[in-house]
Amino acid sequence: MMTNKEIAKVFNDLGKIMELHGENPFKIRSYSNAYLNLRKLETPLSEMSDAEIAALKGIGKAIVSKIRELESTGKLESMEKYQAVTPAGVQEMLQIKGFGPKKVRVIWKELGAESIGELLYACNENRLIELNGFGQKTQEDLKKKLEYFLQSKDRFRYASLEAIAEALKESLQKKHPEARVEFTGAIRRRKTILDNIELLISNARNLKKTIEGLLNLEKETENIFYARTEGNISVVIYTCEDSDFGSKQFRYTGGKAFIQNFLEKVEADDFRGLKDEKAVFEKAKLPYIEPELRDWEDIISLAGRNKVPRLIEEKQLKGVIHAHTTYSDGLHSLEQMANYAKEQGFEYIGITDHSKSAFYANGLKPERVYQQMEEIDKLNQTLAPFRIFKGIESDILNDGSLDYEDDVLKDFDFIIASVHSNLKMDEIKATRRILNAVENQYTTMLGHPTGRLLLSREGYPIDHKKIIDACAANGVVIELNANPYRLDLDWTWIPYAMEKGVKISINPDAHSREGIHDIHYGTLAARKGGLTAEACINTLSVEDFAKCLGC
DNA sequence: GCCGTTTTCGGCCCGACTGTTTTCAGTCG
Repeated sequence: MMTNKEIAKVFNDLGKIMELHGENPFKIRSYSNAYLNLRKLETPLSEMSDAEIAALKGIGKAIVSKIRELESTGKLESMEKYQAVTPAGVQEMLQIKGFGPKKVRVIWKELGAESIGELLYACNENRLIELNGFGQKTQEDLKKKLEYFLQSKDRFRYASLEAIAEALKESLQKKHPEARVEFTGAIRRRKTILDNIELLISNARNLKKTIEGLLNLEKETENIFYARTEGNISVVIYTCEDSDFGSKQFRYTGGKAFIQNFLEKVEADDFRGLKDEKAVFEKAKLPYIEPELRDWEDIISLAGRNKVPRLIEEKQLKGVIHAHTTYSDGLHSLEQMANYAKEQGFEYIGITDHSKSAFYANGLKPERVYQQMEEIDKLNQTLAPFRIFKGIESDILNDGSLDYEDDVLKDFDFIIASVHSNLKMDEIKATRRILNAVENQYTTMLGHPTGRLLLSREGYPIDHKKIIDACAANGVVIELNANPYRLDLDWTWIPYAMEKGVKISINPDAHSREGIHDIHYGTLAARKGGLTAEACINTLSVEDFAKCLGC
């Protein structure tokens, strides 16, 4: 049985979704009025006669019949009609406080965002401030609300949990200085998408009390606590004896298939009661396998043949490649971006604003390309030995061609070719389009190969093997876009790229100074794919990178 | 869609607040 408030809310929602579709404002007002009047009505509607309800202010025949429809079926035909022609993500947007139908309509129709994730990404790229009636504050506000919205769902990008997880671990350690606390599970394996945070803790007295202070404890068994954070993130805390910590850490880190494969090679009893995880591998006579690599199907056999790759480390990266400035849709100026990269200890930055067809991002017409190049030349004199490389993130047009005439393309130090439009091609067309771009003599790198946004938007389907083969044949580098939404090229394709000798570039795709730090997430994904420093192009020094580009 | 009446269709329209504006639009309760 629906309460008055529940019924009232349906009318409010109906009004909102109709306004979204630009229906008659007076009709919509009737529904809003019905909402306001029904929600404060004390007598249950189900106990009132039609005539009594119709006598209420702002309620007429039509609404009475809708109330009866709701009472008997639980839904409204007219509501469902509108829902059918509104993307689910857009309907979710209507639920966000502070954002009504008018703004959502602009977001949907003018920005083209059809999901919460897509919209959040647009906020991060400063695309909302361009819209009529929107500004910096609205964008910031919306961003916070969207993040909260996504957080209340059950899956998370690694980056959105990392800080929370670290803080939790730190709090546990602080409360229990004598204890040993480490991550286990998918977060330790650095999976790009996580369902929860898992930790193992030993030698902690009164742990339950601590957990109840930090989290909402939901369930406990003999040695496992199940809890949730304030933001409703699931946390699993395992406990064990100190003497058994290594064995348990190994076991709880998983993944499932890895442990199973491991057990086929080694007797289970052999890795019980070990204090240090490294000892588990020693007992199995295998080299240590980094947690990141434990999602590889064949990692144990590789380890047996001593072929575990030596993983790249963040501090080995010497250059920032793929950064935007205020010339297109970045938040900070060319000079600010370069200075910041220099301050952070990098030797160079490759500036790549959007090309001319990216009108939504204020893409650069040839005049502005040359204006920027001049500014770069000047800055390079004062910043040396730090160097700014002149790049562009060229849109890949529908037919696979790049976004300028050859006589402009030839003047860049390097070119990242990326797809930003017409994302709904089938695999054959999308692959053909990208192959064309890869075969272009001016293409240095292929940017975010699939265009995916994790938990928000599927990438366009492509034949990865064909594209990687073409990159190998044409000496084209593949970007691992480090934005935690993208992490594209997906890590699972790194081994194949390395096998073919294709270099990978870990690129922040920074739209602000702080965006450069996304390199951290790109590096984690690269490690998960087994990337070595040698196979990564931005481990090169400024001289070697320049040599590589021939400039 | 509701209302009211010169009974059949034209008018309906809160006020405070915020943020983006430069005189207003959108949202909420």
